[in-house]
Amino acid sequence: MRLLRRSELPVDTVALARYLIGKTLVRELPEGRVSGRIVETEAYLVGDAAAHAFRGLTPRNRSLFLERGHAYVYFIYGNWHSINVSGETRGVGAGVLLRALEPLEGIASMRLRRPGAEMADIARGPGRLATALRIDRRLDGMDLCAAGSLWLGSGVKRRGPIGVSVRIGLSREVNRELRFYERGSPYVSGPRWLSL
DNA sequence: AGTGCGATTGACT
DNA sequence: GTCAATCGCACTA
Repeated sequence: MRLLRRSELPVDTVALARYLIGKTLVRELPEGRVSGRIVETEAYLVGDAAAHAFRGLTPRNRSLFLERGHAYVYFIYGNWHSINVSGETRGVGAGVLLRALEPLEGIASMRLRRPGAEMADIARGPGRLATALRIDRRLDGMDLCAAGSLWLGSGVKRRGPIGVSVRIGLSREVNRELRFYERGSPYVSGPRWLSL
C-alpha cells in the first residue's frame, strides 16, 4: 500500500468517486495504523442542489473548494462526522463522500470506538466510518495526498464490479445516480436492494 | 437573536 | 419499520 499521488486522481468528481472504490483510507494513530478499503462513495457535484457547496463557499464547506484530494470533514446531526475527498480544482466546490470501508488494519483499535459492532458494521455508513478511524473536524482541510495522519493509499486487492445507484438519505436531487459501491461487498451500507 | 434542519445512527416496537 | 437525539451552521429579520 503506497500513498496516492494527486496526479493519479481523476480530474473529475464522478470519475474520482469511481476511482476511489478499492483504494484505501489510512489513519495513523498513536496506537498504530488504522486502515480500510473504500467500498462505497457518493459524488456531490457543481450545481448539485444536494451538495454542501451548492450555495457557495462558507467557513464550514471551504475544504470542498480545495484542489482535489483534500479532506472535507463535517459534523452532522449533533453526533457524527463524515469525510469527503475534494474533487475539482482549487476554487471549485465538489467532492466525494466516503460512505463505507472494509476494515484492513487496526481492527482492534476500531473496535474500541465501535463497541459491540459486527465486523461488517464497523465502518459501514459515513458516521461509523469516521468514528472507526477517529476522524473529526481537526482533520478538515488535510491533504490526503501527503504523508500524514490521514492519507489515501493504493488498492490492495483485485476490484470487483462497481455498482451504481441513487444517493442515500437526500431530499433533493434524489434521482441522480451518483452512488458507487463494490458489488457483493458485505461492508456496503444502505438497503440491500440498492446494492445488487 | 431566533429558527429550522440536516450527505445519520442506534434503540425500540 | 419507526423515530428521537442533538448541535453547528446557514438563513431570516
